[in-house]
Amino acid sequence: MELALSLGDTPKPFSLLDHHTRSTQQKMQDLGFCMGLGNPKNMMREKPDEKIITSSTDQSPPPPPPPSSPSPPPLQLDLLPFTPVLRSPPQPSSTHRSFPWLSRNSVVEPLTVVSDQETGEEPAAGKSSPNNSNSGTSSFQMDFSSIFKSERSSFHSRKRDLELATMNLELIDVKERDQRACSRGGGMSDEDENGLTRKKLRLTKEQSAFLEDSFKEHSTLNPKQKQALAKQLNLRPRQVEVWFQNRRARTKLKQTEVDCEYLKRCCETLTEENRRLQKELQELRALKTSQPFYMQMPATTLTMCPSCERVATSTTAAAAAATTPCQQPPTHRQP
DNA sequence: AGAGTGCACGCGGTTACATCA
DNA sequence: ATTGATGTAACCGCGTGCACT
Repeated sequence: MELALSLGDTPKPFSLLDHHTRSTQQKMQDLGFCMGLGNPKNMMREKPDEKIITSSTDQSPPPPPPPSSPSPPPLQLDLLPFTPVLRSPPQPSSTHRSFPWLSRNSVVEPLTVVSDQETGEEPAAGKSSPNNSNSGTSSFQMDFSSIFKSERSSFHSRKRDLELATMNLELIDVKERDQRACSRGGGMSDEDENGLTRKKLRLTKEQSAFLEDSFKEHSTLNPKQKQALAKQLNLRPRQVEVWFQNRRARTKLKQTEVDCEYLKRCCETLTEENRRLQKELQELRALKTSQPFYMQMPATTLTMCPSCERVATSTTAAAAAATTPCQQPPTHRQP
Protein backbone atom coordinates (compact mmCIF):
# COMPACT_ATOMS: atom_id res chain seq x y z
CA MET A 1 0.00 0.00 0.00
CA GLU A 2 1.39 3.30 -0.96
CA LEU A 3 0.14 6.78 -0.69
CA ALA A 4 1.74 9.31 -2.87
CA LEU A 5 2.91 12.19 -0.79
CA SER A 6 4.71 14.95 -2.47
CA LEU A 7 6.21 18.12 -1.22
CA GLY A 8 7.65 20.60 -3.58
CA ASP A 9 8.62 19.74 -7.09
CA THR A 10 10.10 16.37 -6.47
CA PRO A 11 7.30 14.04 -5.76
CA LYS A 12 8.50 11.32 -3.54
CA PRO A 13 6.55 8.18 -3.17
CA PHE A 14 5.68 7.42 0.32
CA SER A 15 5.95 3.91 1.42
CA LEU A 16 4.98 2.52 4.73
CA LEU A 17 7.97 0.33 4.57
CA ASP A 18 10.36 3.07 3.86
CA HIS A 19 12.31 3.48 7.02
CA HIS A 20 14.31 6.33 5.60
CA THR A 21 11.48 8.75 5.60
CA ARG A 22 12.23 9.74 9.09
CA SER A 23 9.92 12.69 9.45
CA THR A 24 6.99 10.86 8.04
CA GLN A 25 7.81 7.82 10.02
CA GLN A 26 7.91 9.85 13.16
CA LYS A 27 4.57 11.28 12.29
CA MET A 28 3.24 7.84 11.86
CA GLN A 29 4.50 6.92 15.24
CA ASP A 30 2.94 10.00 16.67
CA LEU A 31 -0.25 8.92 15.09
CA GLY A 32 0.10 5.55 16.59
CA PHE A 33 0.90 3.81 13.40
CA CYS A 34 2.32 0.43 13.25
CA MET A 35 2.37 -1.36 9.99
CA GLY A 36 3.33 -4.82 9.20
CA LEU A 37 1.39 -7.95 8.79
CA GLY A 38 2.96 -10.92 10.30
CA ASN A 39 3.38 -14.10 8.47
CA PRO A 40 0.06 -15.81 8.54
CA LYS A 41 1.83 -18.91 9.67
CA ASN A 42 2.87 -17.04 12.73
CA MET A 43 -0.55 -15.73 13.39
CA MET A 44 -2.23 -18.93 14.20
CA ARG A 45 -3.54 -17.74 17.44
CA GLU A 46 -7.03 -16.97 18.25
CA LYS A 47 -10.20 -17.97 19.87
CA PRO A 48 -13.68 -18.53 20.69
CA ASP A 49 -14.45 -15.32 22.35
CA GLU A 50 -12.62 -13.74 19.44
CA LYS A 51 -11.08 -11.20 21.63
CA ILE A 52 -8.27 -9.23 20.20
CA ILE A 53 -5.14 -9.13 22.17
CA THR A 54 -1.97 -7.49 21.16
CA SER A 55 1.05 -9.60 20.71
CA SER A 56 2.38 -8.41 24.00
CA THR A 57 0.41 -11.14 25.59
CA ASP A 58 1.55 -13.69 23.17
CA GLN A 59 3.60 -16.52 24.40
CA SER A 60 5.53 -16.88 21.26
CA PRO A 61 8.51 -14.62 21.02
CA PRO A 62 7.58 -11.55 19.09
CA PRO A 63 9.34 -11.07 15.82
CA PRO A 64 12.37 -8.89 16.21
CA PRO A 65 11.55 -5.35 15.29
CA PRO A 66 13.30 -3.83 12.37
CA PRO A 67 16.53 -2.26 13.53
CA SER A 68 15.48 1.16 12.41
CA SER A 69 11.91 0.87 13.43
CA PRO A 70 10.91 1.02 17.04
CA SER A 71 7.35 0.67 15.98
CA PRO A 72 5.19 -1.54 18.08
CA PRO A 73 4.53 -4.98 16.74
CA PRO A 74 1.70 -5.44 14.34
CA LEU A 75 -1.71 -6.07 15.69
CA GLN A 76 -2.38 -9.70 16.02
CA LEU A 77 -5.29 -11.73 17.07
CA ASP A 78 -4.92 -13.90 20.00
CA LEU A 79 -8.10 -15.80 19.77
CA LEU A 80 -6.96 -18.77 21.68
CA PRO A 81 -8.86 -19.04 24.87
CA PHE A 82 -6.56 -18.48 27.77
CA THR A 83 -3.59 -19.20 25.66
CA PRO A 84 -1.41 -16.53 27.19
CA VAL A 85 -2.18 -17.70 30.64
CA LEU A 86 -1.20 -21.25 30.48
CA ARG A 87 0.81 -23.16 28.08
CA SER A 88 2.69 -26.29 28.51
CA PRO A 89 6.43 -25.95 28.47
CA PRO A 90 8.09 -25.92 25.12
CA GLN A 91 7.70 -29.21 23.50
CA PRO A 92 10.72 -31.05 22.37
CA SER A 93 11.22 -31.02 18.71
CA SER A 94 10.20 -34.60 18.65
CA THR A 95 7.59 -35.37 16.13
CA HIS A 96 5.52 -36.95 18.83
CA ARG A 97 4.59 -34.37 21.29
CA SER A 98 2.43 -35.52 24.06
CA PHE A 99 -1.04 -34.27 24.61
CA PRO A 100 -1.55 -32.07 27.58
CA TRP A 101 -4.15 -34.32 28.94
CA LEU A 102 -1.93 -37.32 28.49
CA SER A 103 1.26 -35.85 29.74
CA ARG A 104 -0.10 -35.55 33.20
CA ASN A 105 -0.88 -39.19 33.62
CA SER A 106 -4.46 -38.56 33.03
CA VAL A 107 -6.40 -41.71 33.19
CA VAL A 108 -9.19 -41.44 30.77
CA GLU A 109 -11.75 -44.06 30.94
CA PRO A 110 -12.24 -45.71 27.62
CA LEU A 111 -15.28 -44.55 25.88
CA THR A 112 -18.17 -46.80 26.10
CA VAL A 113 -18.85 -46.69 22.41
CA VAL A 114 -16.74 -49.09 20.46
CA SER A 115 -14.63 -47.18 18.03
CA ASP A 116 -15.26 -47.85 14.41
CA GLN A 117 -11.69 -47.17 13.62
CA GLU A 118 -10.83 -50.51 15.01
CA THR A 119 -13.05 -52.19 12.53
CA GLY A 120 -12.19 -49.84 9.76
CA GLU A 121 -15.78 -48.92 9.39
CA GLU A 122 -17.25 -45.52 9.28
CA PRO A 123 -18.49 -44.55 12.68
CA ALA A 124 -22.07 -43.76 13.18
CA ALA A 125 -22.02 -40.16 12.20
CA GLY A 126 -25.68 -39.64 12.36
CA LYS A 127 -26.06 -43.17 13.35
CA SER A 128 -26.41 -42.04 16.85
CA SER A 129 -29.65 -43.31 18.04
CA PRO A 130 -30.97 -41.59 21.09
CA ASN A 131 -29.49 -44.35 23.11
CA ASN A 132 -26.13 -44.07 21.50
CA SER A 133 -26.18 -40.40 21.83
CA ASN A 134 -26.98 -40.54 25.43
CA SER A 135 -24.46 -43.09 26.36
CA GLY A 136 -21.77 -41.40 24.36
CA THR A 137 -22.41 -38.06 25.86
CA SER A 138 -22.55 -39.44 29.30
CA SER A 139 -19.26 -41.16 28.94
CA PHE A 140 -17.76 -37.98 27.70
CA GLN A 141 -18.91 -36.16 30.71
CA MET A 142 -17.32 -38.65 33.01
CA ASP A 143 -14.10 -38.70 31.09
CA PHE A 144 -13.72 -34.99 31.11
CA SER A 145 -14.54 -34.78 34.71
CA SER A 146 -11.75 -37.08 35.59
CA ILE A 147 -9.40 -35.10 33.46
CA PHE A 148 -10.36 -31.64 34.38
CA LYS A 149 -10.80 -32.07 38.04
CA SER A 150 -7.41 -33.39 38.85
CA GLU A 151 -5.04 -32.70 36.05
CA ARG A 152 -5.51 -29.22 34.81
CA SER A 153 -3.40 -26.45 36.05
CA SER A 154 -5.05 -23.78 38.05
CA PHE A 155 -6.38 -21.56 35.34
CA HIS A 156 -7.55 -24.32 33.17
CA SER A 157 -8.96 -26.05 36.14
CA ARG A 158 -11.03 -23.08 37.06
CA LYS A 159 -12.17 -22.72 33.53
CA ARG A 160 -13.01 -26.35 33.25
CA ASP A 161 -14.68 -26.41 36.57
CA LEU A 162 -16.94 -23.74 35.31
CA GLU A 163 -17.51 -25.65 32.16
CA LEU A 164 -18.22 -28.76 34.09
CA ALA A 165 -20.66 -26.88 36.19
CA THR A 166 -22.56 -26.07 33.07
CA MET A 167 -22.00 -29.39 31.41
CA ASN A 168 -24.72 -31.07 33.33
CA LEU A 169 -27.12 -28.44 32.21
CA GLU A 170 -25.87 -28.47 28.66
CA LEU A 171 -25.86 -32.21 28.63
CA ILE A 172 -29.59 -32.26 28.81
CA ASP A 173 -29.77 -29.86 25.93
CA VAL A 174 -27.30 -31.89 23.92
CA LYS A 175 -29.25 -35.02 24.50
CA GLU A 176 -32.40 -33.37 23.40
CA ARG A 177 -30.75 -32.00 20.31
CA ASP A 178 -29.31 -35.35 19.45
CA GLN A 179 -32.64 -36.95 19.85
CA ARG A 180 -34.24 -34.36 17.67
CA ALA A 181 -31.57 -34.76 15.05
CA CYS A 182 -31.92 -38.49 15.03
CA SER A 183 -35.64 -38.44 14.90
CA ARG A 184 -35.75 -35.78 12.24
CA GLY A 185 -35.84 -36.77 8.63
CA GLY A 186 -35.29 -40.42 9.27
CA GLY A 187 -31.56 -40.09 9.70
CA MET A 188 -30.58 -37.37 7.36
CA SER A 189 -27.08 -37.57 8.65
CA ASP A 190 -27.16 -41.29 8.54
CA GLU A 191 -24.78 -43.02 6.31
CA ASP A 192 -26.51 -44.88 3.61
CA GLU A 193 -25.49 -48.31 2.59
CA ASN A 194 -23.01 -47.04 0.07
CA GLY A 195 -21.62 -44.38 2.31
CA LEU A 196 -22.38 -41.81 -0.33
CA THR A 197 -24.50 -39.57 1.79
CA ARG A 198 -22.58 -36.71 3.20
CA LYS A 199 -22.67 -36.93 6.91
CA LYS A 200 -23.07 -33.92 9.02
CA LEU A 201 -22.19 -34.68 12.56
CA ARG A 202 -22.42 -31.90 15.01
CA LEU A 203 -19.65 -32.25 17.51
CA THR A 204 -20.67 -32.04 21.08
CA LYS A 205 -19.51 -29.15 23.17
CA GLU A 206 -17.27 -31.46 25.05
CA GLN A 207 -15.64 -32.67 21.90
CA SER A 208 -15.23 -29.16 20.61
CA ALA A 209 -13.74 -28.02 23.87
CA PHE A 210 -11.34 -30.89 23.84
CA LEU A 211 -10.31 -30.14 20.30
CA GLU A 212 -9.89 -26.52 21.19
CA ASP A 213 -7.60 -27.43 24.01
CA SER A 214 -5.58 -29.54 21.68
CA PHE A 215 -5.51 -26.80 19.10
CA LYS A 216 -4.09 -24.46 21.68
CA GLU A 217 -1.20 -26.79 22.14
CA HIS A 218 -0.55 -27.25 18.47
CA SER A 219 -2.48 -26.10 15.49
CA THR A 220 -1.40 -29.10 13.50
CA LEU A 221 -1.36 -32.75 14.34
CA ASN A 222 0.95 -35.51 13.47
CA PRO A 223 -0.62 -38.87 12.64
CA LYS A 224 -0.18 -40.25 16.12
CA GLN A 225 -1.67 -37.21 17.73
CA LYS A 226 -4.53 -37.40 15.33
CA GLN A 227 -5.12 -41.03 16.11
CA ALA A 228 -4.93 -40.49 19.83
CA LEU A 229 -7.25 -37.55 19.69
CA ALA A 230 -9.70 -39.41 17.54
CA LYS A 231 -9.68 -42.28 19.92
CA GLN A 232 -10.12 -40.05 22.90
CA LEU A 233 -13.09 -38.33 21.36
CA ASN A 234 -14.51 -41.32 19.66
CA LEU A 235 -14.20 -39.70 16.29
CA ARG A 236 -12.65 -40.80 13.08
CA PRO A 237 -9.15 -39.52 12.49
CA ARG A 238 -10.50 -37.94 9.37
CA GLN A 239 -12.94 -35.95 11.45
CA VAL A 240 -10.19 -34.72 13.69
CA GLU A 241 -8.16 -33.82 10.67
CA VAL A 242 -11.01 -31.92 9.10
CA TRP A 243 -11.73 -30.14 12.32
CA PHE A 244 -8.18 -28.92 12.57
CA GLN A 245 -8.19 -27.84 8.97
CA ASN A 246 -11.36 -25.87 9.45
CA ARG A 247 -10.09 -24.50 12.68
CA ARG A 248 -6.94 -23.24 11.05
CA ALA A 249 -8.99 -21.71 8.29
CA ARG A 250 -11.16 -19.90 10.80
CA THR A 251 -8.11 -18.66 12.60
CA LYS A 252 -6.67 -17.31 9.43
CA LEU A 253 -9.93 -15.75 8.40
CA LYS A 254 -10.26 -13.96 11.71
CA GLN A 255 -6.73 -12.69 11.50
CA THR A 256 -7.36 -11.51 7.97
CA GLU A 257 -10.40 -9.62 9.08
CA VAL A 258 -8.44 -7.93 11.82
CA ASP A 259 -5.67 -7.12 9.39
CA CYS A 260 -8.10 -5.63 6.93
CA GLU A 261 -9.71 -3.52 9.58
CA TYR A 262 -6.35 -2.35 10.75
CA LEU A 263 -5.18 -1.50 7.27
CA LYS A 264 -8.41 0.31 6.66
CA ARG A 265 -7.81 2.50 9.65
CA CYS A 266 -4.25 3.08 8.59
CA CYS A 267 -5.41 4.06 5.14
CA GLU A 268 -7.95 6.46 6.51
CA THR A 269 -5.43 8.10 8.79
CA LEU A 270 -2.85 8.33 6.06
CA THR A 271 -5.37 9.79 3.71
CA GLU A 272 -6.17 12.44 6.24
CA GLU A 273 -2.48 13.06 6.78
CA ASN A 274 -1.94 13.31 3.07
CA ARG A 275 -4.79 15.77 2.78
CA ARG A 276 -3.36 17.86 5.54
CA LEU A 277 0.09 17.87 4.00
CA GLN A 278 -1.29 18.76 0.60
CA LYS A 279 -3.02 21.68 2.17
CA GLU A 280 0.17 22.70 3.88
CA LEU A 281 1.96 22.43 0.60
CA GLN A 282 -0.51 24.69 -1.08
CA GLU A 283 -0.14 27.21 1.67
CA LEU A 284 3.61 27.10 1.46
CA ARG A 285 3.47 27.59 -2.25
CA ALA A 286 1.18 30.52 -1.80
CA LEU A 287 3.57 31.89 0.74
CA LYS A 288 6.44 31.39 -1.63
CA THR A 289 4.62 33.37 -4.26
CA SER A 290 3.74 36.24 -2.02
CA GLN A 291 6.84 36.19 0.15
CA PRO A 292 9.67 34.72 -1.89
CA PHE A 293 12.19 35.86 0.72
CA TYR A 294 10.95 33.48 3.32
CA MET A 295 11.04 30.61 0.98
CA GLN A 296 14.79 30.84 0.82
CA MET A 297 14.69 28.89 4.01
CA PRO A 298 14.18 25.16 4.13
CA ALA A 299 10.61 24.31 4.83
CA THR A 300 11.51 22.52 8.01
CA THR A 301 12.79 25.72 9.55
CA LEU A 302 9.46 27.39 9.32
CA THR A 303 7.99 25.51 12.18
CA MET A 304 8.22 28.30 14.69
CA CYS A 305 9.40 31.82 15.05
CA PRO A 306 11.42 32.01 18.27
CA SER A 307 10.99 35.73 18.60
CA CYS A 308 7.32 36.19 17.94
CA GLU A 309 6.47 32.63 18.87
CA ARG A 310 4.25 32.20 15.94
CA VAL A 311 3.85 28.56 15.31
CA ALA A 312 4.08 27.87 11.66
CA THR A 313 1.73 24.97 11.59
CA SER A 314 0.08 23.93 8.44
CA THR A 315 -2.85 26.15 9.14
CA THR A 316 -1.06 29.13 10.59
CA ALA A 317 2.20 29.37 8.77
CA ALA A 318 0.95 30.83 5.60
CA ALA A 319 -1.72 32.86 7.24
CA ALA A 320 0.62 34.27 9.79
CA ALA A 321 3.23 35.06 7.23
CA ALA A 322 0.71 36.50 4.87
CA THR A 323 -0.98 38.72 7.38
CA THR A 324 1.67 39.68 9.89
CA PRO A 325 5.02 38.59 8.68
CA CYS A 326 7.69 38.36 11.26
CA GLN A 327 10.01 41.29 11.29
CA GLN A 328 13.17 39.31 11.95
CA PRO A 329 13.36 36.71 9.26
CA PRO A 330 17.17 36.56 9.15
CA THR A 331 17.38 35.45 12.76
CA HIS A 332 15.09 32.56 12.05
CA ARG A 333 17.42 31.06 9.66
CA GLN A 334 19.16 27.99 10.77
CA PRO A 335 22.36 26.63 9.30
C1' DA B 1 23.27 -36.73 -8.64
C1' DG B 2 19.09 -35.78 -10.95
C1' DA B 3 14.43 -37.04 -12.78
C1' DG B 4 10.10 -39.40 -12.22
C1' DT B 5 6.51 -41.20 -9.25
C1' DG B 6 3.46 -42.02 -5.44
C1' DC B 7 1.88 -40.60 -1.10
C1' DA B 8 0.61 -37.68 2.70
C1' DC B 9 -0.57 -33.35 4.09
C1' DG B 10 -2.20 -28.52 4.27
C1' DC B 11 -4.79 -24.93 2.21
C1' DG B 12 -8.36 -22.36 -0.35
C1' DG B 13 -12.72 -22.70 -1.89
C1' DT B 14 -17.10 -24.70 -1.84
C1' DT B 15 -21.13 -27.36 -0.48
C1' DA B 16 -24.53 -29.12 2.54
C1' DC B 17 -26.49 -29.32 6.70
C1' DA B 18 -27.83 -27.68 11.61
C1' DT B 19 -29.22 -24.09 14.33
C1' DC B 20 -31.20 -19.83 15.59
C1' DA B 21 -33.66 -15.48 15.37
C1' DA C 1 -44.57 -23.13 10.69
C1' DT C 2 -41.58 -20.79 7.62
C1' DT C 3 -37.56 -18.49 6.22
C1' DG C 4 -33.17 -16.19 5.83
C1' DA C 5 -28.71 -15.74 8.14
C1' DT C 6 -25.03 -17.86 10.25
C1' DG C 7 -21.83 -21.41 11.74
C1' DT C 8 -19.44 -25.38 10.60
C1' DA C 9 -18.60 -30.34 9.22
C1' DA C 10 -17.31 -32.37 5.12
C1' DC C 11 -15.62 -32.48 0.55
C1' DC C 12 -12.77 -31.33 -3.63
C1' DG C 13 -8.88 -29.85 -6.19
C1' DC C 14 -4.42 -28.21 -6.12
C1' DG C 15 0.31 -27.40 -4.59
C1' DT C 16 4.16 -28.96 -1.93
C1' DG C 17 7.43 -31.79 0.51
C1' DC C 18 9.32 -36.21 1.13
C1' DA C 19 10.68 -40.90 0.38
C1' DC C 20 11.58 -44.18 -2.91
C1' DT C 21 13.03 -46.00 -7.35
